[in-house]
Amino acid sequence: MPESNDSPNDVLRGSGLRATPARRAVIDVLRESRNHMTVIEVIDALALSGSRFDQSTVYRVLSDLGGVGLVAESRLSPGDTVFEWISQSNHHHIQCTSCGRTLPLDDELVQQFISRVHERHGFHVNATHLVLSGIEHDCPATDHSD
Amino acid sequence: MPESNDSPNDVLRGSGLRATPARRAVIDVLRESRNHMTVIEVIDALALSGSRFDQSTVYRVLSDLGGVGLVAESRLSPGDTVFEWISQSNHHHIQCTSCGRTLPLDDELVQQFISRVHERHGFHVNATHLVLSGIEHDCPATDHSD
DNA sequence: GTTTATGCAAAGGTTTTGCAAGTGG
DNA sequence: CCACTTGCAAAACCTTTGCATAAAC
Repeated sequence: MPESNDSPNDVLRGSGLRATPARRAVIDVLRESRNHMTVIEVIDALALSGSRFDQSTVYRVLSDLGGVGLVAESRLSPGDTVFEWISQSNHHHIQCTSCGRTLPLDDELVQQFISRVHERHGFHVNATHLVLSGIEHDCPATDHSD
Repeated sequence: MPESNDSPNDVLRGSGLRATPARRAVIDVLRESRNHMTVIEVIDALALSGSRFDQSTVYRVLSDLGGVGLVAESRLSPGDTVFEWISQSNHHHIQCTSCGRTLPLDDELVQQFISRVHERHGFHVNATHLVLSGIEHDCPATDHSD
């Protein structure tokens, strides 16, 4: 597993991928943003840091990084695919359907759940990056009066 | 909540929707398949039962049924949106990434997990239809030798 | 009869692909 | 050098939409 202080080059080589500018830049962007990002957001962030790559390149890079397990991909709604750098923890999120905010979800709860599913069903849930939706109890955008 | 022996007409009227052939047929198809289905699968199933409706109609019908809470919608991967008839229970599934099989997931485990997330995060996960992926312990398509 | 649903065709948006040129090891 | 990556443009893909016709209430 790549450490957070590994250089993009090391991370890439460690995964058997060629170290190219596009991949280095995407890795930097994803690591800086400690959150998941859409392709558009990645491209914008790249632009802010002075790099420009074609959309197709960004898609390919994200797919490559996902293929070697460096990046997690989630589909929230159609056309709203998000990517996130996989670090040691906090891969799981809850997204509020009312305000759209995304919050980290306690890893331990998820692991506990996965264990139980395995005990009960003999099934190992592959949850490196889970996104659950729901409503925050104190969501500012809702009059949670139920 | 619609009972499993309610006629499609009753179900529709009970939800304030007009009873039309397309809606009746889609309801029948979803109820017969006790699983979630893609739009393509719904259309194919309709064809098998002798009905043909336009794609746009099927999309609209599924959207309508979803709008009144009769059908649940999940995005697994891009262009792989699945729909499922909401009955009393068993809305949750685990899908094996190796063989593609979808198995029911114990509702109670999910409810337990949701409770814990709520306790911990003050967040009510809206999981009417959860689909988790992973690997079956005894998956026929895998040499589960890990 | 009025409102709503359907089919058709075409648009919309996101993601993928083919190929030539450029770059990494 | 050879294999892989990138940019560009176009295709493919799923989903939505506009409108005239048809059906439901």
